[in-house]
Amino acid sequence: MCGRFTLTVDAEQLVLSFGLKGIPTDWRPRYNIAPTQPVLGLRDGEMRQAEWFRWGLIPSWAKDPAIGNRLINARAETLDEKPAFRSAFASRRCLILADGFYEWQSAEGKRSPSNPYLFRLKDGSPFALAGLWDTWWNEAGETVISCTIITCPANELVGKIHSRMPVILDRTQCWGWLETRGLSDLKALLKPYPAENMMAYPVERAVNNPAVDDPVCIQPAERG
DNA sequence: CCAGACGTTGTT
DNA sequence: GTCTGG
DNA sequence: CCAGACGTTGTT
DNA sequence: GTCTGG
Repeated sequence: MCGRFTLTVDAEQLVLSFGLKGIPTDWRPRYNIAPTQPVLGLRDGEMRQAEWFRWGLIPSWAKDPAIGNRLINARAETLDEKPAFRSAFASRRCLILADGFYEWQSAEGKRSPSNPYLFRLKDGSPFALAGLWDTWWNEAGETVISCTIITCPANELVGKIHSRMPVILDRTQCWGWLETRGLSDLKALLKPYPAENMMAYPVERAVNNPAVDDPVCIQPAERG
């Protein structure tokens, strides 16, 4: 699954890596991005303008926007069946920018805190996560653009810690997700990223607290 | 027909 | 909006 | 994902 | 235990 991630590179590197034509001026590196917070993403492969999305999908028909607190992930296997995701899968796909994500290993049979690990690409480069977005408006007519991150079965590396992982699209191949294509072609993109291109290490439990957004979150921990 | 949900994860 | 359950 | 709250009444 | 908020 994917319930926390990072985007620690500077704006210039991000623009170069993805060939971005624009990035929000209030962008800053993040070490502990949590659900309900703004995440940086792209909706249009031609415009390549990075913009903010609230993490947690609020479908346009929602009466209570709190539904978004629960729709932070969508299973790749059932995107075309679930009422909450079906229409977004067909016409509102997005890329969420990241350079690492956290997974927690629950402590065996104990009530101790879960142990976090950070997963990155071996070369440290940023990547895109496959996502869906929607627009919601409240009674006052104010809009919220929100998103969810798609998950798939874990690869051999992530699987040591957790059974699911986010769908990673590398920065040279991610644009296909935004193109108009048949749903079966799109679904074919939602595969576990090759384990041989990834690395992982345990990090301090400081990252457990969503209020801690600091380089300490990505520091290696002395732990199994 | 209307009312109510719309999700994932992990754990038991 | 659309589907499921009663 | 994890952390933290989980409630009402009345008074300041 | 379960829900909400970040």
